[in-house]
Amino acid sequence: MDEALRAVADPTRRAILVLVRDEEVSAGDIARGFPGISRPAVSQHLRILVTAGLLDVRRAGNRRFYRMRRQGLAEAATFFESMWSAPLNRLKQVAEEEESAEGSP
Amino acid sequence: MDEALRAVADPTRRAILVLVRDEEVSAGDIARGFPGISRPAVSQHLRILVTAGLLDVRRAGNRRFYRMRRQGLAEAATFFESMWSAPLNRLKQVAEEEESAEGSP
DNA sequence: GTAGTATGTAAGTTGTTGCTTAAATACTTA
DNA sequence: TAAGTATTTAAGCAACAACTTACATACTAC
Repeated sequence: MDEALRAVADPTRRAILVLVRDEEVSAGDIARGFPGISRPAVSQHLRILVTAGLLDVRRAGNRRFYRMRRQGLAEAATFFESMWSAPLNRLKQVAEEEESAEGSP
Repeated sequence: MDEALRAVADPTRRAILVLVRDEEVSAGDIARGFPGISRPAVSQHLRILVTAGLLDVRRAGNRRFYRMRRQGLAEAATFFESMWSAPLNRLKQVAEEEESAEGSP
């Protein structure tokens, strides 16, 4: 959780998360979304996000597709839950439900 | 929101928040909760938390009492909610699709 | 195979962060 | 008033984080 919160503290990484929230996006397409910074910089952010458990990767031939990993985000949100339970306490549940729903079929 | 997330990314500051979640605690008492670091270090963390809108201060004579500011935390949690909200509908759809597809593998 | 495309890794630079000790501020009390 | 207590501010430092350019890897297609 510590790693995830640190990852999310960076605005570029949050923007990346928004970008891959609902669909897989290739590293190149993600980098194209950030003209201000270099491709290696984006790659490093991606690595940090993956390590923090916030992103899933799928290698397809030449490319790598990234997608937000909701369960990781929910784990990060655990802190907020414990501090202020009302609005966020459903997050983890839903994430786990989705995770197991994606893995089973 | 950016500042709040950066503030929360530090484990010491999260521990401080836990300490003052439900009641006012004086700076000295907070510092006493962290024997590993100096009083000025705690003071700096407190300043960061106040600036980020996560803490309220009340000066009473010689002392300053800190307490968690729930609203600030909620604003920080906005990011997590925004990552969450839209796909909830999609999730429901997917779940329903799977439910109906389960009978025909 | 060679050339080209997509991506990650290495090494180095710069700004930021979290800490320290020393000094300053602000209030209380004898 | 002076001395004591509670706390913050200042200055400096080591560790880290986010970037850069240059190079390496891995796959695709002629």
